[in-house]
Amino acid sequence: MPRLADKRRAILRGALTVFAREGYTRASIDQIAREAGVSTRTIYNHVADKSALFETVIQESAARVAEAQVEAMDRHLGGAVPDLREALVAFARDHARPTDADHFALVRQIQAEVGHIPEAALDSWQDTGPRRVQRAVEAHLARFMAEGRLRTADPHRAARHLVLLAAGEVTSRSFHGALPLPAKEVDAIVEDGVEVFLRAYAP
Amino acid sequence: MPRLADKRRAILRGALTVFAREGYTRASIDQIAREAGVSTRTIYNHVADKSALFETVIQESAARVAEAQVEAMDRHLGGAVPDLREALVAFARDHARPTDADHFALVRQIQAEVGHIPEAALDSWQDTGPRRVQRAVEAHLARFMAEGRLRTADPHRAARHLVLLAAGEVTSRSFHGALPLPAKEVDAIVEDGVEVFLRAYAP
DNA sequence: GTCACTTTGCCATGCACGTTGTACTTTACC
DNA sequence: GGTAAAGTACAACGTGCATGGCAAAGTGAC
Repeated sequence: MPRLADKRRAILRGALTVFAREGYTRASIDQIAREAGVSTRTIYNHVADKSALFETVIQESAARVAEAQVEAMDRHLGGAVPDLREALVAFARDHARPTDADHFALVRQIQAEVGHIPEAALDSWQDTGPRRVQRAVEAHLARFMAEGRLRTADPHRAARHLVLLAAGEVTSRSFHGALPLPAKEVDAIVEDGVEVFLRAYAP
Repeated sequence: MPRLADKRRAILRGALTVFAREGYTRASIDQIAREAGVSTRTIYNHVADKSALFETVIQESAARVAEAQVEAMDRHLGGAVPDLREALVAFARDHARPTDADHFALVRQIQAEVGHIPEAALDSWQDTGPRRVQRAVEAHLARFMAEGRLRTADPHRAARHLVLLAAGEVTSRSFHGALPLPAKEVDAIVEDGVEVFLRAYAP
């Protein structure tokens, strides 16, 4: 097995955890090395410096999570959808209940660091992560509109509204999942959000 | 004039700016002192340490901004409201267009720091800031419901939905105002948000 | 088993920062 | 104008951190 790739994975996983928990500035290379089970010197054999490590981590984490989210979304909203409300609720529940706590903690760190991340890196992160997911939601809603199951409207705006209504309250109240809400409450929020979405976007 | 109170104000203002821009960890006392036009020693004559300074700053900033937001809200939604849609749009526009950039940058930093802020401080911040504003929106919507201008529903949930629809997209796309959106776009987002809210909550 | 490549441990350097003590200066008030 | 409170300049201490060098040890491929 290539040692190199193994170490790389370990480093990125460790860095994700530590950056997510501590934030960019507080996170130290020593801490990351410990978390990854690797020497600090090895980290510097793989990446140029701390900021390059951060950019790599956010990029790969965004790609991985966006992939999973789009896949779940296709499962819930793709193919035959007998009950639209039920499908939207299922999608929204998955979306509001982030499985990958580290990733979403990292998102908070990114949002706080906006002013210190190079524009290109930020843009590329948005493109592989949040915007990718947004485009996927949009495509599904456009299809529902074309099929006459939702009223015709700007699918871009509608996708934003759906995600905000379904996941926005959970995100803001739980600080992106840092202080988790009871499952019962999440379900209620999601159902009410979809309810409102459907009232507004019913054909 | 009491020098003491003057210096205190200068320190808190400078600390707000620096904490907002740099985040808690990266912000240094030297930087804050420079920004405030004060010696570092004076800072330590006013607060015990850096973390106490941070807690004081977030608390006072939350109080000040919440006060202004509630006041603007009362202006738009209180008293006689001939045109509900127009009033909601006016309110939402004020709400989505944060005047105090420092404060909202600080909010991002707080969200990233959740895991490092003592629970009591975080709770108290939420109570004087976001929850206070939420309760005020709620009260206005409850009144509209009682008057039959909105359908009867949980005002708490409705208030969340209104704020999310009106300001959520602006907040998330502009990173709480860090990368400002063109005014034209903000207006369009706000109008669409209110439109959806009214479709869902019309009597 | 040898070899090229990685990894590791350890040391070193230089810097930035939080925090404190001290001795001097400013300032509001009598 | 004198006095007590508050502010400032400056130096100092200890610590933690990013980063680099180097030689020794490990490891997969032949």
